[in-house]
Amino acid sequence: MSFALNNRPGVTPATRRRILAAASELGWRPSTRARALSRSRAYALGLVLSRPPELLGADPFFPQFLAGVEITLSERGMALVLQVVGDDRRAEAESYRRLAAEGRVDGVFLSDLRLDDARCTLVAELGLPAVAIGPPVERCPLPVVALDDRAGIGQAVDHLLALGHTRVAHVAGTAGYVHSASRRAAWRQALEAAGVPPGPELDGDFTGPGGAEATRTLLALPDPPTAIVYANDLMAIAGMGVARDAGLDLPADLSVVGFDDIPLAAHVTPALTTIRQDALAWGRVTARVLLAAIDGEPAPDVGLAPPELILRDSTGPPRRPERHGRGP
Amino acid sequence: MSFALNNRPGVTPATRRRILAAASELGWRPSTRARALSRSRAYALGLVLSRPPELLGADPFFPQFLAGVEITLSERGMALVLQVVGDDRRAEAESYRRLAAEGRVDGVFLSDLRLDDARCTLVAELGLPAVAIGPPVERCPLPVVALDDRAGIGQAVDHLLALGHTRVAHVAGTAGYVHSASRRAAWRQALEAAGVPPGPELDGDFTGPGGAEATRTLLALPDPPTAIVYANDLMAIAGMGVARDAGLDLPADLSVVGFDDIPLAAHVTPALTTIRQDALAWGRVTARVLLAAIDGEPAPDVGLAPPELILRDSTGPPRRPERHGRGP
DNA sequence: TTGTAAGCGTTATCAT
DNA sequence: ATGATAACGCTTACAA
Repeated sequence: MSFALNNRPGVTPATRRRILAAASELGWRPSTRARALSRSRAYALGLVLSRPPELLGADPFFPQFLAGVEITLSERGMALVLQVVGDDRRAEAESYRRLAAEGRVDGVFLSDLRLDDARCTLVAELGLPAVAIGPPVERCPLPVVALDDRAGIGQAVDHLLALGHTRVAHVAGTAGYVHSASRRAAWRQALEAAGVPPGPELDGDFTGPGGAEATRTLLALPDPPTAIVYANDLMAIAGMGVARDAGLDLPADLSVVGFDDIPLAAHVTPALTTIRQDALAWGRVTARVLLAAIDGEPAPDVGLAPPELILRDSTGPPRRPERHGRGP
Repeated sequence: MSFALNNRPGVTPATRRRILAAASELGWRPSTRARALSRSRAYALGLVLSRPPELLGADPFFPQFLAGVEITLSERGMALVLQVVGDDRRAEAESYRRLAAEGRVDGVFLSDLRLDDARCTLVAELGLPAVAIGPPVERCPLPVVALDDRAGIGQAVDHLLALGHTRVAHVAGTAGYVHSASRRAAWRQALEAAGVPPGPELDGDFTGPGGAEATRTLLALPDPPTAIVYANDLMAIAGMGVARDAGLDLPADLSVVGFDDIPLAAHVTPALTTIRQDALAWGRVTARVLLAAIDGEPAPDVGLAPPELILRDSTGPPRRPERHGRGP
């Protein structure tokens, strides 16, 4: 009779209908607990979030990503097990181990991937299907669902160049993360492709204070940039605050581009020009890929729409058009 | 032998040690699946988040709250099952039903409680232990872990009054939520307690556009407020943008107070005076209360530290001290 | 105190 | 095509 309930062949349509009807009339729902035991499946996917507390509440990405994941999972009767550990690699690893050993999940999402991430081999060793979220990372033999950072940053840089900027700086994210590296590389490549020497760059840490500090350093340079591309909105907005406090007029004295399009981006002054990624779609797709991997199917090769540059008021032409050579 | 593993009496210490040693040497971990089936427990707690997508990424509360919940849960070997449904009451109810029927969780957290919330009776009907997060709500026979909104808002209003404000407006949160109502009531009470007539009030919706719109309306009043207390930071910051665009000088022409202390609050200009709640502690405590409820113990009567008013630059004395009577 | 067997609610295997 | 039965890995009641 489980054949009927699980929509498998080998049962008369009439019988199936009869069984299904009876089941629904009794309000019967299969117990995930029993099903999990007999099928050796958890019917749940895991996501371990290991971030410094400061960043937990600042990122609009995760909630939206999770919403997307949920859309896919709930269609398939799967649940999401969320684990939050601090910025602690040992606790993080232990978290995955427990998830695997206790049979809580059938697979995991790997987010905030780092360069040379130990989790790549850890999940393999644990026999845990996994999918990585973010830019593709070398020597990590995992399916990856990536957004094309390059396209987004490229658009932003091109926009700045079209406005006449020639000194375009970058405040990167926390060193060691693939998305920090990827965004920085995208910024550099876009400038180089245009034949413009990349302006100064600094490692930020994705936080407000980090963005403010980096901005202070950049503005104190002998030849400060006329535009800054930040690795996220939080740093960008904090940077605008610093620039303003320094008496700069935005965007005339400094153009600023963020990344994320947080809900506040449109409401700060000046409204922030930024790069918007569709976190919800990303979550939906990533979940589908992980489910496929678990079922041993080839990872569906789904593409994500490239991120979109949202033009607002924090970017504009630089006040003094740069001279392209100095007469003796 | 399960007696040994579960630390129950009736087994020789020596034997217990022997068993435990063997278990750890084999790398053995009890399977949650089997344990769940035999004990009729899920060893997991559920949280259903039903919010409009716009608000999902804007709220720093949840990630931090979840981190707190996790701290408590992981100590007890419990997991958190997260469900994200849109702003859809039917989907929300179905989510709880499924969680209960499929035996996925042993209890649930109820967040974003509404006035006359159907979930209060739903969980009772489902036999699902539950704990509500937020201000206590009438006619909802559930344990509640609440933060003292009143104390926080009270401090903010007192601060504004001390600065000399006499027209203190309020932009409330989405109508229908208990925390919206509670914050509004706190604002009103604080003013009344000081013998100052409550200024105009408007329903916002916790979003940036909502806060901006409400602010526009308030500023267009014949006798506009000199200070506005917003139900969250997002609306407050959007409101500051509007005030600024209207040519006002902050805080001289308008003082602004938010609620949440989002990571950006300190980095906008002027830096936002706001009320900070310890979401992490809240999560930790709430989890403990729910676990106790599940075990049939009396809910531990843990208190939360009152929210804290963070003074920054968005509040100051009003430009023209109000006259307290007009000569004929 | 220790070992044994039944049971949790499904799925899967095997006769009918 | 259908119905009975073992198996999943643990807990627990009961017997030794």
